[in-house]
Amino acid sequence: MIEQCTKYIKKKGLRLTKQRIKLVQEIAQMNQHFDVDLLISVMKKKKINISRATVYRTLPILQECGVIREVTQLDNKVYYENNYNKKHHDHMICLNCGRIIEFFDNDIERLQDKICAKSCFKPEKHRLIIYGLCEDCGGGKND
Amino acid sequence: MIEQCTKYIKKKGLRLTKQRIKLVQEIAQMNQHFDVDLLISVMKKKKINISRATVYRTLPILQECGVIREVTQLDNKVYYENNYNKKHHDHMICLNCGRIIEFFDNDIERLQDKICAKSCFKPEKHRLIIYGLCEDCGGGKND
DNA sequence: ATTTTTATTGAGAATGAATCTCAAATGCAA
DNA sequence: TTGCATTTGAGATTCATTCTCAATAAAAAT
Ligand SMILES: [Mn+2]
Ligand SMILES: [Mn+2]
Ligand SMILES: [Zn+2]
Ligand SMILES: [Zn+2]
Repeated sequence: MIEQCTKYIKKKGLRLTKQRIKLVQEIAQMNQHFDVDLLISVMKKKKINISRATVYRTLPILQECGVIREVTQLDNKVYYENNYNKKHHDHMICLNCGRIIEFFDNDIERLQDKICAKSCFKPEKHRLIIYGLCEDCGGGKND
Repeated sequence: MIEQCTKYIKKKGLRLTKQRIKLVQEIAQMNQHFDVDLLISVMKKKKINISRATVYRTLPILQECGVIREVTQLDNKVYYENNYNKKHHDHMICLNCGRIIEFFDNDIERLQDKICAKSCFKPEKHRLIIYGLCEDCGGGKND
């Protein structure tokens, strides 16, 4: 992940700063969805100095570079997830407890391509979120 | 649409105010996606007085009632669409011109239910947005 | 119709996420 | 090491949304 970012940053003529390196190192260890506040608090705990503005400025770079991906949760805030060495997937979100379930369905993906082709639309990315109740919150048994 | 809202408002023990009625009447005539600013400017043009706060307070009620539905566009702002007498559908959004294409694919919907069942997840609603290039912006011919 | 009760409204203040500003710091190439 | 453009940090700013609270008005009670 660090190498991929380093390469991207150099290719773009950007500078490999301490802050960017440290931030990527932190994100590489993240295995849940995260937002700016989480990154800042984690780094503060580890005594790594980085300003909020720099975090906000760096995340879009890492997204272009492809190592992270924007995800949506219940509120309308921006969250990210690690996209490095991880296959594409979509999400189910429990409206009761907030639990996030990741899933991938190849048939759904293929049908999306098919319906795009029908509209002469060239898909670049998509976002599918299913909201409902997870097993623990009453999903399983009902109906 | 007005009747559905009236019924819901009364059932909930809420009050049928001038502002709520006027707002629903406006929304009933909307045929594209809209946000708070659009509603306010349209109503101001028609000399209908309603405060920004009241619009913000009313929209969640109309959403619960089922006559409107929250949709996402490119920015992270909240938009709505009329959901009355309109079948469920999802969206393709052109990253170049912002054009919004509505689509519905029954197979995708069924596959969603299937994968939810597999996780014992009870779906209530979902949001599928495909981002890419529309026909006019280079979608059709490419690849 | 009048009064009483209580939800709703409007105007503006407050909040909170995200962006911007600009002087100081620093990466990097010469 | 020097020079220079990029980046950073701290705080100001923006912008959408929510909150506050006194005034208003809907609905119920009389
Ligand atoms: Mn995920
Ligand atoms: Mn639509
Ligand atoms: Zn749950
Ligand atoms: Zn387009």
